[in-house]
Amino acid sequence: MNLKQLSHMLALSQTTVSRALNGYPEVNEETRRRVMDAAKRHGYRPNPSARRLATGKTGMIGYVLPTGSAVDIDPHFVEFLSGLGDYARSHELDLVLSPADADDQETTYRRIVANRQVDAVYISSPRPADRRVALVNTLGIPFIVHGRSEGCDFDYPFLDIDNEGAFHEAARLFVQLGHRRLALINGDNRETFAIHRERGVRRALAASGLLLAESHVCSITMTEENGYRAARRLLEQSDAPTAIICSSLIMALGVVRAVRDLGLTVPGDLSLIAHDDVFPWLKPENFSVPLSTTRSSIRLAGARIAERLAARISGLEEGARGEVWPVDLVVRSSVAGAPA
Amino acid sequence: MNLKQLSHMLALSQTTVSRALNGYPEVNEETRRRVMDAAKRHGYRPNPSARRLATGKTGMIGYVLPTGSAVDIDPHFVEFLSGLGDYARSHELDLVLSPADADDQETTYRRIVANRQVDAVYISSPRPADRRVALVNTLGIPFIVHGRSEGCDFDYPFLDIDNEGAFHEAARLFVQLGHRRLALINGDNRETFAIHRERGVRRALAASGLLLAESHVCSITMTEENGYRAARRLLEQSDAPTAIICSSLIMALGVVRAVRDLGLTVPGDLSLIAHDDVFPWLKPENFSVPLSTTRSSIRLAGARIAERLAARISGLEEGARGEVWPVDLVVRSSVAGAPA
DNA sequence: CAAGAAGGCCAAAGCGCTTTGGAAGACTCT
DNA sequence: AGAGTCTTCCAAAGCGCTTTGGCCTTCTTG
Repeated sequence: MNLKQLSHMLALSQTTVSRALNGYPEVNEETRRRVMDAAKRHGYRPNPSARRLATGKTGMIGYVLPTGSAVDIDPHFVEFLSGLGDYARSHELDLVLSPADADDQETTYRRIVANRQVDAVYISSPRPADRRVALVNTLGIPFIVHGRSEGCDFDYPFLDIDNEGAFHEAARLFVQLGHRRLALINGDNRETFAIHRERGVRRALAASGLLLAESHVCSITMTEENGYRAARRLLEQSDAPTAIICSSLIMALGVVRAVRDLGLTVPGDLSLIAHDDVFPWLKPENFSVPLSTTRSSIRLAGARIAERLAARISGLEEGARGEVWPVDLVVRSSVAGAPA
Repeated sequence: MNLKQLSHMLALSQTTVSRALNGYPEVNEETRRRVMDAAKRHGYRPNPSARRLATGKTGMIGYVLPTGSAVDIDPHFVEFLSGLGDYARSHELDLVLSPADADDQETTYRRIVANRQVDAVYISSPRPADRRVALVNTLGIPFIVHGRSEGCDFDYPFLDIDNEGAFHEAARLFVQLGHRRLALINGDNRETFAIHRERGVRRALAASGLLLAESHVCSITMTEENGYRAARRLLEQSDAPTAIICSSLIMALGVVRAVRDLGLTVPGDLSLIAHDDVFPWLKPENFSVPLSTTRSSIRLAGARIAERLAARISGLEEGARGEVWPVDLVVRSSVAGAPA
């Protein structure tokens, strides 16, 4: 059932039917109702390929997926996706993942824009002066950055959480509890979120005249194994930290294992706070010692980004609006005063 | 730069240029070279919307993503995606995720097929007599099932691992080591993989005249918390199992925590084997007691499925070919003889 | 009441590609 | 030399939708 048939069957022109369906004003309300009715009854659905060719609109959101045998997709992605999908579903938006060589995403961005394959894109895990952000900005496709870049010579729309504030709070709590030797087990510090977190910790320490020793900060991909290694290294130093802030629950698993292996305890020997992106399958309150966290649902962020992308596509949102979400500090038993 | 311009510039018809570019035989080799050259030089890329409208081919693989506020996307998905993307990238295939109400995916399947939005789809987490499989089969779009359905009155192409064999081996090992009371902490037993795994365990036990007690099998979504709860429940029974087989590493985390909470040890009091889909961020050898596993890379499966889908799209693969991959049993320290 | 405005509809021209159905010329074969 | 066969190319017809420009009617308005 296509437009031609439908309009023929209604004894109307394709123009009118199309306009009736798309809510244009120049059509009689009664005619519109007739058309709508018939369309529904016959299950007419405009062919998206045709519509796309005519309008350039695709009803799709794009994401360039970095791949490669040595590249692992962040497990957070799936939660983000849940949120995105949740919103997208109710608005008939699809998401297209364009796999790209992790070292050359630019080509792919250019392709999907040149080909008009999607109406908007989002960018995740941005770095300072991220080239992707600059690129999509000049390419002129609607976009939103999940996270923030830094040091760009232009503004851009983004959604980020207050990573600096969150880790500042966490560090400040530790300081208040008498901890003097803090450590940070961070994610890849080429990414802005990690930089912000480190900044937050440093700022909190500085406020009390303390410093984050270079040997007390690790920057690694967020796996359980790396968490373990980092923690062991830290805890076996002569001036081992009495408190650790950790950028992910998964790494925190490793930290806890290291603590146990060394015959230490949380929070007796070591206090611990980790960032929690809220996974359904791994919850901080279920750690053997319930884990204190800075918490922010990455899933909600996904939904919000979808919402804002939709708004930008339809012209409801414009300009370089940045949105920064506050982060909850949830204190549980993994935090205690510094050992004497 | 579109076809019209390009052909004009070459003083050829659109027909010839199009044919030259698409490798049709009825064009002089020299002309073809000229065309190819010019196309490359001017960076000509056929507009996919137009091509799609004309041919119906999209260069996209579809996946219907079940969503809903109460629905969690399986964290395995991201690893699967890595593999899929890895292959897709090198073949200029994109992946489109169509979010759907988890309780009504049918509408979405119909939509993407009717609209010709994708060239092929894959289906994951199939259940016995899965309606989605039956649906796409009748809709006539190329597809592959990741996993297997059961009790369908037709054959279909799939890629699955030998879940039954894997868990059979695991259980058999336990029996050989003298264990008599096994337990199974399984995934959602409405899904075929879980059914197959249980079947494997039962078969191994039956071979030695043993039974899997109803109270010794749990079927739950695979979260750490559920693993913990299941393990506690099992281990606090009067006839607690001496060995547990567990359907996921994430649940195994919970099992280990439960064991520890109860003051027991692995493998002294309890032997443990879990299934490992091979995550980069959580490895069985890094459990405090290195965990024995049945191992199969879900990432490789993703790549293989992409490959087969591509083959089906281009007509290289046909029919209902089923592919079942063997699963490695990797024995580590979490397995020991039954306690006296 | 004539002129202008507004409402409601249509025919046809795209969007950029593929593909059908030739046609012209070169070549082979009897 | 004429018929038949390739080879190589082209004009034009789709694919199914949106949108431009315009044509009737009917409704204001001075």
